[in-house]
Amino acid sequence: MADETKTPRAKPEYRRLADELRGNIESGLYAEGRKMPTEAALRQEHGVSRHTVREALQQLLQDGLIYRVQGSGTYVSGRQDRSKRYLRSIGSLDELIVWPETRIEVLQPFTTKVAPSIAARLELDYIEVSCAVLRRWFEDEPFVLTRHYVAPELGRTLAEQGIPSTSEGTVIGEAEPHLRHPVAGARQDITAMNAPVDEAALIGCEPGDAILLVERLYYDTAGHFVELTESHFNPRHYAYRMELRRRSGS
Amino acid sequence: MADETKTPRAKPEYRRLADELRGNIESGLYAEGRKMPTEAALRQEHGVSRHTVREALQQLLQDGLIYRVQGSGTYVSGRQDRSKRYLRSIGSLDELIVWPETRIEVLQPFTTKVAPSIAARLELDYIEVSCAVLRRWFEDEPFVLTRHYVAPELGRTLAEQGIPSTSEGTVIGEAEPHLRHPVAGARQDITAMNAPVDEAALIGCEPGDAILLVERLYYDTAGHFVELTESHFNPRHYAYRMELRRRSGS
DNA sequence: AAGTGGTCTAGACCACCAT
DNA sequence: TGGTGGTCTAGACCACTTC
Repeated sequence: MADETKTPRAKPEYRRLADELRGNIESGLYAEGRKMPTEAALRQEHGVSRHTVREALQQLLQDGLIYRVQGSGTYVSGRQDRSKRYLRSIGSLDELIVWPETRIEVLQPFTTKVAPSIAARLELDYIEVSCAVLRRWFEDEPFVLTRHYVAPELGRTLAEQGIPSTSEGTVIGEAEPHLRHPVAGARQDITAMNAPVDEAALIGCEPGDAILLVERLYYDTAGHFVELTESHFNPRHYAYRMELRRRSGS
Repeated sequence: MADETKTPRAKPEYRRLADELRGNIESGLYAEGRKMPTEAALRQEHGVSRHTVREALQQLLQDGLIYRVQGSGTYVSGRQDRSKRYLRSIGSLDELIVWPETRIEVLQPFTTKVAPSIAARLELDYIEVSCAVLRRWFEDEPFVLTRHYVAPELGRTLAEQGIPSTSEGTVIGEAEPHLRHPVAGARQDITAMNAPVDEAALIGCEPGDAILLVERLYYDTAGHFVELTESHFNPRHYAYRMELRRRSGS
């Protein structure tokens, strides 16, 4: 219909189709637990090949929005829970880069300091890193304290630019435009620890309470590490939710 | 080459290829951070179409084992940390169903008891559930205590069958053959709590120490809940590791 | 210019589910 | 038996990286 094809970087068709179907699920046009259109129907309706349709459905499958049964059809997964608001469901890095409905407070802007062990983990050639400390609020409660570590050069750039406290973004989102290569992914480790005395009050718990520790190491497409973050969550206000899906079954 | 095609349920070629490549990465044949064979090379070497090669690579991409750069090539993600051995990297449900190198100890076999809140979470029509308590060891250390909750009927079947303590399997793996519909997925919540007095010793920590709490709710393809598990991990011996990837980039 | 991965088409055969 | 999704082939054009 529209002149989408003229744009220099047109979104691939399968992604457009995926977005449309996603919208239809979220709007309730395709009801939970019920059947989706078949591949043949989608192919005809959109005038694309079966492969393109399957690529689009593959995206929804990865998101856990649908499941497929051979010989039967494609179904909407349902069970979209929206009860606990700041319980996050994170399936890909993209969902991490924005964090709606939360507010950032800068406890310490990016400052260069000597920290050999952190520098080594970022695989820097020297022993200095730039560190910032942020706290995130949801409504009227603080629920996470995060230390961000980046290379000193990047830290200086970010310090000049400042971190928009009203922003819904994240530090890695702010940093990305300044990088040589785009961010490709992150490795995340989740574990637990007892709240340190000097931190407990900052996230609304008592010293010694169990808190959730999430560490992320971001890397770019060239394989270089970009940022290391260490987040301490108050578990009363935050749980890490994820959907595990089957690979073989469908 | 071989007569693989004769078997009634032959594994699809792209999955065989994926397994082979996975093995080559784990064995170090494809070194970390370096290039993998190109699609053309793999196509020629294995005598399959490009599409099949791409499907295999897609699997590794989903596992975070590789990343791909248009115009440049396919690279091994590397950074596989083997220091903490029972630090798991879980990308799909299938990786949960077996757990190699660990031993199960049954602290309490499946027993029916009244537990209205659990029954409600499994969406049962009554207030009884069947519960078993298991402990898992790695080498000479216990590191996780898990409570398994299933419908009483399924619990009785599993009690008769027994849980093979030498098994590398999991309870859900044992249960699946007895289900009407295959397991489609699970919703997992991760949070932290202080170790209860009566449990601390069982997983090798002190009362009050922070432990990792992982709750999983398994459901089948018909949308019915099958099992609820509540695991308490000693964080000194276990961390939850996951790879977050970008959807748009590659 | 050559090589690589990203997208897309047109077709085929099969296993499985519904009827 | 007909329709559905699962697997696979052969080919095409493009965007991007590398040289």
